Amino acid sequence: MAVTMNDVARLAGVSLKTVSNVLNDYEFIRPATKQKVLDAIDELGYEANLTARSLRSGKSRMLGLVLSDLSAPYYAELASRLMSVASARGYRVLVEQSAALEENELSALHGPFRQLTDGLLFTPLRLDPDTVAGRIGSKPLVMLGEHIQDPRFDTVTMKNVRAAQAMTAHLLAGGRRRIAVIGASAGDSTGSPGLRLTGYRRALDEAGVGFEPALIVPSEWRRDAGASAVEALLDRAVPFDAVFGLNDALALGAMHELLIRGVKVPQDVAVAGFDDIDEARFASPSLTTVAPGMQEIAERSVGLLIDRIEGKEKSDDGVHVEAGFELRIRSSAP
Amino acid sequence: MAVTMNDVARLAGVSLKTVSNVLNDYEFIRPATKQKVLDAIDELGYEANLTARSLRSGKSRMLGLVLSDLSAPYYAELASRLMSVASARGYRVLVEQSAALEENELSALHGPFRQLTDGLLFTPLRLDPDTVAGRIGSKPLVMLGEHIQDPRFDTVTMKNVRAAQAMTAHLLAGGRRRIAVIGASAGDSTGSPGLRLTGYRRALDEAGVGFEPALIVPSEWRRDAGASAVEALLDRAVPFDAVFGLNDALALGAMHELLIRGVKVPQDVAVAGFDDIDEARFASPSLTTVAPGMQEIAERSVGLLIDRIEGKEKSDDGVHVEAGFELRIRSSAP
DNA sequence: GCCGCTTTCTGCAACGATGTATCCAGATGT
DNA sequence: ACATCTGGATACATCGTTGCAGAAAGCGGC
Repeated sequence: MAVTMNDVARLAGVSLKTVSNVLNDYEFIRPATKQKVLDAIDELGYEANLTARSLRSGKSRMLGLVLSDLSAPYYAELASRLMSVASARGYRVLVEQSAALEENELSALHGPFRQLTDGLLFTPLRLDPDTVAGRIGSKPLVMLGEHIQDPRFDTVTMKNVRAAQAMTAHLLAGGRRRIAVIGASAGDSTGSPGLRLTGYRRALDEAGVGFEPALIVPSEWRRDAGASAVEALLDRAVPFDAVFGLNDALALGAMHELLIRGVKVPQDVAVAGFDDIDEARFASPSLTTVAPGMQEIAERSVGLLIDRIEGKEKSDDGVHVEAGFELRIRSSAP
Repeated sequence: MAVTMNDVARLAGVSLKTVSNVLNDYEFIRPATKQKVLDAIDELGYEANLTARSLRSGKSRMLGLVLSDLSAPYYAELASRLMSVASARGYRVLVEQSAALEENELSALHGPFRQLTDGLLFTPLRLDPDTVAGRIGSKPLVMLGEHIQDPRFDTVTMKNVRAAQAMTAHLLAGGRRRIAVIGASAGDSTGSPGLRLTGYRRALDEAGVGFEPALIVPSEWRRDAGASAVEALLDRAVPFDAVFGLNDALALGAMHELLIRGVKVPQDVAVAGFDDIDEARFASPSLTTVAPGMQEIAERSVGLLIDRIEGKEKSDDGVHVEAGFELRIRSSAP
């Protein structure tokens, strides 16, 4: 059927292993031999069988990416960038959607999916550190995001606290005093919601503004859920002059609901988000948000993971990378 | 290292091949034997090595998905759905971004990527049918989208012409007479742009409204490009009372630019899109658009591809599936 | 008791590459 | 002149499965 190394070897008049050596850039090969092999490869249109290579070598040059839902715009943009970065280093990315279900996160961690990949970019939303540590296996794993903060793991994350604090400070500086937060529960202190909420509280403290639990609305991080959250706020008649959506999708859903209800943005209520997805720039009004250095996150996490796979990163402890951030001040909260 | 079939066989006291038979649901196995094997598998926590299986059997249970850019919202949503549908049938999806470059489309077609997958969901933007036909290889391939319309290929597409016609008719019914189209060139007649433009022209004809090339603005199908296109229209002072963006991203970018320039939507200019991405519902004003039956497209294309792979679909000619559509009339063009 | 058929299970080869050991020729050292 | 070393190539085993052929056991029919 397909052309194999054997065919190439025969045509080039060398042994099978020599062909293999040429392909793997083995040092000691006479240029003439190498050329013969390359010519034969060319003539036959030979392409290495990755499955066989993978079986024999134990490496697949694939990275696994586990996230809850690829259609969420932040994840879509992140995945796209991760794939580009990985591609530049000769790796592919295999994506698995967990739907934020514990069982799916678990099976991604030690099921067939794990086996197919040389390393994992893992965005857990449900599992706790000890469970992960228990099933981590021997292949490298880089945590993406902040649901799990544990010194044992390599982690690439963003400055959630400081970024949320900066954004809240910006809203306060604009004269807002009753800033609703959508996407966290008042008691959260870990995970992305908790960390961003912490930043919010710090900014309030700094400004001497009291924290009001009624302003904190739990919500899934989706547009529709953001809209529902605003609905709830308005229906409960909790007064507020700003909404800080803990991600952009949420914030955009919230903003939409505000506008529908006749609330003027930003005159009556300012709206801020987090992520700086492309959509934010083109919303109306355009969305003020935090740009969390997505490209940096993509480059560092893929780089770290591949370095681990290839044994270039040897640190015994988990490496912890925190990407920088910038506020993008736009019309929704000038 | 890992547990192999051999370990299971030893523990269960049967031959290696019997273990394999159990795993592959071979018919003639005594229930007692089967149970012994299953127990051994359980006890050892055995998991089949997919790479070895794939090498031996020639099947990977992976589908390839080639698209230009995963961060484009339509593709992100589509990919997410395709993955879910595939997953339900026991397949994974490996995504490759082509960046709409011919060389990438080509290499996806017969490079290592092809080798890793049992079949391809292909969204070409550059290649022509004959090139594809020449390099298609022996594995199944399903065309997604309409850049290539060729009876030789299995194709899953949407009713571009009729949907665009219906949307244009809706705009005309709302009294709009100078409907700008963004995302096609006046001469296009093939591919998604061409087909949608054709639908537009048919609706104009039906209504007895003349076609004006100056209203047709070519553009990439991205938000920023949509914004630039509107900028160009306004700068050229071409009068228009509606904008039909040939996809939602485009339409949303266009709408954003209109609003920035102080043009009222929909009072001064109505805006319509195509795709019904989630974002459209939550835009302000919410975007009138065409819902092209994305779930149906996902189900039919994955179903068809897997049926081909498993030999259940035997038609010699290309199977052609056209998903239904619905207009979603929202505030941007009531 | 022999034949043929089905049921149940086994052994060996093969998929297409890479790792290890080895071999040979020529260069080098003494 | 002989042992040693090194560059350049090869042979063979191996990765963990599945396909194929066939063996052993059970069973009914004559």
